[in-house]
Amino acid sequence: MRRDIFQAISDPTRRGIITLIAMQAMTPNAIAENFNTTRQAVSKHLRILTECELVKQEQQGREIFYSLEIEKMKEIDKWLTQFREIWEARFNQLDKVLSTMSADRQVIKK
Amino acid sequence: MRRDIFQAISDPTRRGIITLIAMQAMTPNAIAENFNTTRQAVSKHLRILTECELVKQEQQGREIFYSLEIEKMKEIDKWLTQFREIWEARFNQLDKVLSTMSADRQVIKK
DNA sequence: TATATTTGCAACCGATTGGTTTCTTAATTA
DNA sequence: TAATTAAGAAACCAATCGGTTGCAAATATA
Repeated sequence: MRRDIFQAISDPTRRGIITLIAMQAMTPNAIAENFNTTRQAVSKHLRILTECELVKQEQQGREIFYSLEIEKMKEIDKWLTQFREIWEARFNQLDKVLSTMSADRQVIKK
Repeated sequence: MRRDIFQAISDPTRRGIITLIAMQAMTPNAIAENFNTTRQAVSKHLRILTECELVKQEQQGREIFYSLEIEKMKEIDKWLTQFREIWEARFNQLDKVLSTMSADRQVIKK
């Protein structure tokens, strides 16, 4: 049962849960109210999210509040870095072309 | 067969392919050499990546060169924005606390 | 204490996944 | 022209996925 963050965010319901609890901790019951599924299904999603440390729990009486482990989300950001470098390089290249074109037009105007 | 980018990047081999062809276009055969799997399996991955427009093809004789559609990767970056806002807000808050502590120490030193 | 509420877990189910082998088509080369 | 090479498509398979129902444990409330 290899769990990784990319597999965790591949399911749309799980992405919904992540967004939902990003700002405030919530109980499984409260979370389930937001989706067209049973509480048990949400519970299974929470287990998967917990397994890859995307989510942390805090027991409070018989209720358990789940909240997002925001630091873990940075792993996706980190993976994206390699591609961000590419698209930024392309943007700079485009920028260079555009400014060259602009300079040319200046010459033409003269 | 609903294909979306999050499902596409959930498989480690597909993430490997994406990284591999990010800088230069490659044929299925050349890609397959980098993974412990058959060319046909790679072909299926490429089909999935093509279906969600993460990859584009360019035929050249009997060879087909696959390359990354880098713009599509920005969709992940876009989804991450909401969480980036949270962790940046937390960082600023921490920064504020630290500078307050520093100011306090200055007072104590006096 | 008896009842209700919150939750996780196990068992089951149909659909999907990632892989393989086999086959066909098209382009290149001997 | 015949043989080789590159690639996709189809059929199949075991494993996993996301969902359900039913149940047990723990806490709160009447």
